[in-house]
Amino acid sequence: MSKQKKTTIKDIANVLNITPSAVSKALNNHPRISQKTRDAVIQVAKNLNYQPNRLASALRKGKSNLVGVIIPRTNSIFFSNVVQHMEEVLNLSGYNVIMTQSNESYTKECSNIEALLDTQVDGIIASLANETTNFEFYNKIINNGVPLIMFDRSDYEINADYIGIDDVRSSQLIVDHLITQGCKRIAHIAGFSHTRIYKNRIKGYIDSLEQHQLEINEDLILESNLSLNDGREKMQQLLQLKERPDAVYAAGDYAALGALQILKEHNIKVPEEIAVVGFSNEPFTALTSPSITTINQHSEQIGKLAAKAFIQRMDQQNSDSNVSNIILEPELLIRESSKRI
Amino acid sequence: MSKQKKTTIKDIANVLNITPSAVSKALNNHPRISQKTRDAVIQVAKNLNYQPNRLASALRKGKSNLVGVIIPRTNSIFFSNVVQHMEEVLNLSGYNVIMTQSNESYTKECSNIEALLDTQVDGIIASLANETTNFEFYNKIINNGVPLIMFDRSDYEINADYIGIDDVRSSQLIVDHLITQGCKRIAHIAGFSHTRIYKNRIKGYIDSLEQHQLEINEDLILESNLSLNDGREKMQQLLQLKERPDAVYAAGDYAALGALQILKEHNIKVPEEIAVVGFSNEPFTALTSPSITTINQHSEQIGKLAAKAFIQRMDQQNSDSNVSNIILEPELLIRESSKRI
DNA sequence: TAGTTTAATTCAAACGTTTGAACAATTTAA
DNA sequence: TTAAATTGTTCAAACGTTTGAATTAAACTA
Repeated sequence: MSKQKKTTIKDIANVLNITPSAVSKALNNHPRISQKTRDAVIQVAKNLNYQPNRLASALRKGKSNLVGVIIPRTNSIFFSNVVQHMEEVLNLSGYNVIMTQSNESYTKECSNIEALLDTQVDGIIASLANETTNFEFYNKIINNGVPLIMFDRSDYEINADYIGIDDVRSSQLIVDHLITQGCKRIAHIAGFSHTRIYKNRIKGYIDSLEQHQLEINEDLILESNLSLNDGREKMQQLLQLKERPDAVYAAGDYAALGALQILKEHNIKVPEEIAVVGFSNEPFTALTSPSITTINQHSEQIGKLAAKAFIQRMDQQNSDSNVSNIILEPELLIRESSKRI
Repeated sequence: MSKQKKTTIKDIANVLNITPSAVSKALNNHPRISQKTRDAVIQVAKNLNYQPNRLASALRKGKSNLVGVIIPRTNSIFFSNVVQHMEEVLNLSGYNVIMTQSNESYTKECSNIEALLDTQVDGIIASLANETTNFEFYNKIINNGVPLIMFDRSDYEINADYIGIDDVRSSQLIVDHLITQGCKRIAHIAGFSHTRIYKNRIKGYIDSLEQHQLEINEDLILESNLSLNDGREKMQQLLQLKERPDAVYAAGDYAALGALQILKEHNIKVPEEIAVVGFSNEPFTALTSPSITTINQHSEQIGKLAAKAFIQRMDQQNSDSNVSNIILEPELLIRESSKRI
């Protein structure tokens, strides 16, 4: 019962007394096949419940219609949104998505790349793990002739199309906003500066302070991996300074939440005594009390644009035009944790 | 540069003046190939940077080494954890995972199934969308001879291996706990009872009440899709009852959070006036104040067991032994929202 | 030494498509 | 009416592996 033979193009050909190639052409809308046979083929295909064997097709055409996606982790609304919208667009063009997670680990990332190339994906769309500082593997993808699209986390050393938001600008928006709210000693719980986006966020932070002629204080910039615990730890550290900050901008929402927890535990009023801002618009930021001001990274758009960039690469594979960089405007979502006036 | 020909088994054969089949056998550790040629082949393969073409292999062997996974959504820590651990185990056995999301939609789910079968996956591991009440498509998978493993959300009509937690027992744990804390009017913001797990949670809730000789009150059982907003709405509804409940057990964490928000907005003390319990151990449940009591569903275990169940099915494809059901013990995580004593 | 095993390799077909070239039949042009 | 163009189809090879049977060579038996 269960192990019935799959019907193939040959079976259809036999029924109609034509050749497999005619059937193939009929199914692929080859212009030189008559409407009559085309209709007949489609009818028989339906009757026999024909399902094309994509492997065979892929082998012959040298195209698997599979796209590999590598994200650092799925338990971030940003990444899971991105993938969801990527999938939508790619499915529409006949691609299936193989999604892998690096769990922020460099070795896992490398093995994912190997596995994907192994599976003959037509292209790879990726965002770097936090750990990654060696980009050899990514350039290996490109050297393999496999289109590569990066989003959110990338690096100048990776010579691929890129889609992300303007991180410098994001920080500027945040710091400007905090200054408008009357903050003068703004701390930054930063990501590791070896990662481009976090470097840019630090840059934007500094730029904005300079622009407002506020002092840059090294003690107020703390790099971390932006986990909840890191947020707690760094906030503790900030509270021990002789002169406390009056605002904390964390480059990630989880870290911001950690900071907020510590402030609550110390009965420090947010935002009155210390304002808090996060990054990424994780759902919980709207749910805490006070709700957390944060940045909307346009995950749907990034997902869709990345997918489109890939499709475009596929369509014009030959002309290896220069890589494109799409930088989106960030959106600041002002919530209770920073609204002083 | 980029479009170099991939090296094939044939290239290796040419270098060594042997046939492609010898190379293939050498690479696959065929017993009848001499150590000498085996070594030579491996050496040359390395030199030429040979990467086997999985499509060709898959076509010939009738096995793609791809496993399709269908989850309702990724923005739930439970599902994303499950997939992550599934992947780990499957990768170890040489499988790659194609992950798709149904977004709780029945049509999306069906089209995902079609796409996966189309891609010639070796098997499918799935959890039902909330919407799904027609299981024809799933039985279609089985009829296609493709192994199917279900986890968490399934139905008796689907004749596949299953891994999940004991939902009846979960509810009993929760209700018993609430009763111990002195609660007497326990409301249940339930999932839709057409879904097996939610039906079971309702059953456990009722069982436990009966066991403690407490009245079952229809007004206190409200079915919903368990979104944050549903939680808010249903909580509002419960507050309008003549006799308010003294505890609310929501069958999902987001709904519990919604309920908690409403209670806060009404300045009702949690847990003193009304205790709150959720389900699934979403990360935010530990972060709200008060933190939310909830159920740990053992996502890692479920992921790993599902993967193993699939691998087992593959290994003994012929012997279609009966389907297996693995039911794990739930773990109650008691937090502030229900701790009255 | 002939006969038999065993070991190592080659042969050839197969997996299910796709595709350009070749062919035959029909239509159009001149 | 013949040559040329068009249309619809078949042919045959190809994509890169795998695999059982066939072959050859080497090693062992008796």
